[in-house]
Amino acid sequence: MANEGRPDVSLGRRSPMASTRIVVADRNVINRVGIRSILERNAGFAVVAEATTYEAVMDAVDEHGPDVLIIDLDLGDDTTRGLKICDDITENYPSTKVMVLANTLNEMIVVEALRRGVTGYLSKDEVRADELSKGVKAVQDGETVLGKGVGNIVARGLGSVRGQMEHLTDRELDVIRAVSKGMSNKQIAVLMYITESTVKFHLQNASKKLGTHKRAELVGRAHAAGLLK
Amino acid sequence: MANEGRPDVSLGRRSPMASTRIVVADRNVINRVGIRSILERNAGFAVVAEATTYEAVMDAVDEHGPDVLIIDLDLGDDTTRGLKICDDITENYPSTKVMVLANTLNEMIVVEALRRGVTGYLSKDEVRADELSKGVKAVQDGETVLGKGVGNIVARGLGSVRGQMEHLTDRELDVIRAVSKGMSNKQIAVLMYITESTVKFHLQNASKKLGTHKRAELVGRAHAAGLLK
DNA sequence: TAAACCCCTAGCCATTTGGCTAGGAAGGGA
DNA sequence: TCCCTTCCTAGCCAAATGGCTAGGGGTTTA
Repeated sequence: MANEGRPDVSLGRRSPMASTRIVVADRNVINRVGIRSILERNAGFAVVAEATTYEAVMDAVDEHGPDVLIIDLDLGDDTTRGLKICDDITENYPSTKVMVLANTLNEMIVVEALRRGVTGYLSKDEVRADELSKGVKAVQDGETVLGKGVGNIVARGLGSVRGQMEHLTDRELDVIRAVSKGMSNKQIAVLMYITESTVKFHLQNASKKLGTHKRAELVGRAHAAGLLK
Repeated sequence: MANEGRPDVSLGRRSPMASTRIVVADRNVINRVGIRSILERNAGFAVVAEATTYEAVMDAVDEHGPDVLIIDLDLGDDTTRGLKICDDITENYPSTKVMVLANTLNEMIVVEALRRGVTGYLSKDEVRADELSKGVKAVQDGETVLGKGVGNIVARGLGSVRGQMEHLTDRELDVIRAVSKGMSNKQIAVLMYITESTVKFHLQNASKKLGTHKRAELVGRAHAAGLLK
């Protein structure tokens, strides 16, 4: 029951003593402990910090300057913030590679993440323990690692998704959330202290961004994209 | 970074040498390793088997007769099978307590699981490491453990959900799925080889069952309920 | 300072809904 | 057999939506 490929220690691709310094970001303790345990079976890995919020991720990266950041983009209500973090890291901390460990594979998110310089993308549900370790190693060495299923998504996504996710504004999201609760434009207007016209305006804009033509589809898409917590 | 309440070993509620035998069922390695690591920090716990499929769960329980089964009901495409397993276990292996560790809290699933004799229900995203250990211990001792949020759901659910989720029919689900893709009644009619009237009929029925009044709300609800895969 | 966004508002019009009433037909149990 | 459920169809009408065009004001940024 407990076999796993023994710790194949340092293969010397870096100086034998140097270990890969890793920051793990996931809101979920179980995942953090699991990732840490899997990686630290190998002598070459050291998880130097854990983070559970978007702020904490930035702090940890800034403080520890890790070789690899393993992150679940979904640390809060708004996955978009996870994407922003990818931007920040690849921009300001080029020596830190980013590997996304996602719960669910969402076309839009995958493509956007890769566009922002993420070099690893694995699905929690599909990854095996050894794949995770190897993946982290590979990412650190500058390779791009895409898990099962991720590849296909990329192939499909690169063309079509292009302008699809151009970031919904706060108000647009607010409106969509209200819509998903069944509110009419009039009700939403009252709720948000704006006119019905404005509600329609936001909806039209959001629809164009997501390429939808009906509010039902809008909430379907938003939900599938993880925008509706 | 590594403090966690030291192993408070056997408190003597059972004979000091006896450890709590646990089976962990989760499709996800990271979770399995995480759960195991967290629990085995305490001397009183032993994870005797892991399972990744519905069949494997039954086999493991049958073979090891564990004190506690920790399970994520969502081991495949069909969460319903997870519920059936709860039935089986509580029925045929009464000495094995079942603790559900869910990714997402879904009203229907929570209520159904509890109705089938599950005595522990925690959310992966919200549980803390010590809560998990304590929870398992408590469940083993016959207590009922409900995590954050679960309690509220139960409170709401027991009354209202009662007849709310009276099972959507196949056709109703088909229609809802189409709606969530933005199709109009007319389009759906063509797609399903029925008239527009019938489409509206199914929608009306589904709406009554879910207590919604707009198709956007319908897909919102269906999505939140995990009906739209 | 202009360009680029975001937010707000107005009105028009064809379509699509939501909600209702009122049927018919087929299959599974009690 | 009768009852219950699911599935199918029809028509009506008020209300809501989608898709436009055409504005104004505010902030940030190049």
